[in-house]
Formats: sequence, C-alpha cells, structure tokens
Amino acid sequence: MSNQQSKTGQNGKNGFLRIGDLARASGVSADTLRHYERKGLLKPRRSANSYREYPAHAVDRVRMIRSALALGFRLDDLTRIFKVRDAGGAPCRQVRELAAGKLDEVESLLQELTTVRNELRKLLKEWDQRLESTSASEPARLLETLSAIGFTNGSASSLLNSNLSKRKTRKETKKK
Amino acid sequence: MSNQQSKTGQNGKNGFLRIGDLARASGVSADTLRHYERKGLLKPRRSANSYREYPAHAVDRVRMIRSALALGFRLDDLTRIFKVRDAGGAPCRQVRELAAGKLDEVESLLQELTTVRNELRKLLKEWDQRLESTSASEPARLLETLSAIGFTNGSASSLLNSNLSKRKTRKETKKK
DNA sequence: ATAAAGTCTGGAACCGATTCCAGGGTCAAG
DNA sequence: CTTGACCCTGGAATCGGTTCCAGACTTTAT
Repeated sequence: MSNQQSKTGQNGKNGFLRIGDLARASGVSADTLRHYERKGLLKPRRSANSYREYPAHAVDRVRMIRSALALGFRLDDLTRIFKVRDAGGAPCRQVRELAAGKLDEVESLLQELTTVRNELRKLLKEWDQRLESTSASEPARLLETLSAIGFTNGSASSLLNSNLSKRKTRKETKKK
Repeated sequence: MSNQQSKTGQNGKNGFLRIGDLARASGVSADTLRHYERKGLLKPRRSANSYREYPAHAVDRVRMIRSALALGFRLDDLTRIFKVRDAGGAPCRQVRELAAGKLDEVESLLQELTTVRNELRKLLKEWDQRLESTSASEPARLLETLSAIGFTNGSASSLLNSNLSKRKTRKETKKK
C-alpha cells in the first residue's frame, strides 16, 4: 500500500516507466495516456513484449499537457505544437498567439458568465419573495419571469449544459 | 423581404402558427423546435395534413426555454418541470432548487475561470518578456512554464475545450 | 401545370476529452 | 499451474443541444 509504484518494479530500475507507472505518477488514467499517444502527443518506445516504455521526463510532458488543457488548449493544438517542437523547431509565436486567443475567449466567457450569475441571483431573490407570499404548493408563475431575461446567446449558455454536476465513475481496475 | 412571416399566411389568421412561423417568431430553427417536441417540451396539435400547429403563446414557451437554457438549465430539467406544470401542478420548489443549484455551479465556475484568466495573463506577460530578450525563431522554452501551473482539475477546464471559437453555418433553407 | 418553398419522419453526425469494452498476451508470486 | 495484476488493440460510447440528411408529401406562387 505504501510502495504502489514499485509494484511493477520498472520505474526506478532502468529509468523507464510502464504505462501504469506513468499513469500513477502523473495522475492520469492509462486509457488517457494511450489516447494522447493516438493524438501524437506521446511516443513511447516499445519493449520486446510491445509494452510501452516512457522515459522519466514523460511525466513532465503529461503535466504540461494537463496544464495546457486546464488553460483551454485543445489536444490538437498541442499536437501541432509538439510536432514542430519535436522536430527541433521553436513554435514560440504560435504558442503565444494561441494563448492570447484563449485569453480572449476566457475573458468574454467570464463576462457572459457574470451576467448569468447576476440574472440567477436576481431571479432567486424574486422567486423567494413570491414564494413567501404564497400558500404552499398552489400558485406558481415562477417560470414566467424567465421570459424577461435578455439572452445574448453567447457561448456561455452552451457551456453550462455540459459536464457540470456530473461525476464520472472510472473503472479500469480502479483502486484506492 | 418585408413580410417574411406572412409568407405562409397562417400566423395571423386563425391564431395558429406553423413550425416555420414559430421558428421565425422565436429565433429558433424548425429543427430545434422539432427536437424540443421530441424532448416533450412542446406539444403542438396537428392539422389534417399532419402539419404542426402551435398556439400563439408557444412563442412565449420557446422564449422561456431559451432563457432557461441560457441560465444553465438542461432540456431534461425543463421537460420534468413542464410535465408537472402541464398536468396542473406547481413545481415551484423544484424550480427554485434547480436554480439554486445552477447558481452554485456558475459561481464555482466563475471562480475557476477567473483563476484561469489570471494564469493566462501571467503566462503571456512572462512569455512576452522572454521573447523580447531572445532572437527570433530560435530558442523557446515557453511551454515549460506551464508545468508550474497548479491545475485544480475542476469543471472549467473541460468547458473551455468546447464550442468556443467555432461558428456553425446553419443550412435548412437558410435565408437572410 | 410546374416550380419553389414548406413540411413530414427517424435516425445519424457533430464537438472533444475521456472512458469503456472484448478478446487476448505477459509476467511474477504462490 | 494457477491466480492476479498488468498490458495490448481498435473501435465504440459518453455527454447535450443542435444540425443535417434523405425520401416523400403539401402548399403556394408563377
């Protein structure tokens, strides 16, 4: 239970990690690592038994990927960047522009989301007043107040209807 | 070009709208209206030719749906609510709780997104400095600074990788 | 009469990161 | 030799709102 990672005994020995080791070390599922590979983000060598073998610095690369994703980059963005990079190039400017674009998106998203929050607050306050001055489980008309909301139809709306309030239950020989 | 809506001549006559009329009146595609029906949100009557016929107040309902969506409600949420409601019930409390939940989500999302924005700003500033003191198209190391970012792995990350910066080109006998 | 526009249906595609699955190897410990 | 823990592959499912499709019918305008 303490030396989870040494279970396979590979990660400290010759400096190479197997997929499970890397998964634990980087906090990502093995499935996800294979997916990153399909996307061209990782290129582990293969051992005789065709097991993937990752160099130690793969952990850094995965962390980089996770951070980039958290900032709004897409896997395809990273694929493009890493391709140039692994070929010896310096995709500095692309990276910078990409980040700048993301910042723009995030800022307008923040704007919209703030509006949504304010609308929701207003709505709740209004509804609570109305509910107070109304006998239980009889009248309503709460929804009608919605029509008054000016929806900018921006990207925020679509975003709200996604994952939120949904927790995944991972399988894959999950433990711990 | 001026009297677009009177093209079918139905919407002012007997007070019922055909799907195209409602689509124009509510700013939603006919496809979407059919989808809402599949989801149980609209129940237009049918004329002899099996065309959908919507009462005038359907426009309000659609507007209500759009506003609710913009606030983060899901179609299934609305389906449940409208079901109770159309049966004569008053789903006030459910609606209120739902909205309260949404507010919570939006607020934590705002929090995360603000962090992301700040990280992006910091990153850009840092990169610009580095790029300035570096000959063009040679060194880089921009991405390395990403590893330093503490990603809370919250819902914000997943949201950023969606629709943003993608515009759809609708068809369906589009005009205007 | 004929063309153009509108409508019908049910099902599939889309977006993107991740997860899940089945069927089959590999390897160490008991 | 068997058990159990890993690993392999490639393809499909997931989430949700919307769009798109094909094939067929109806209405409206020319």
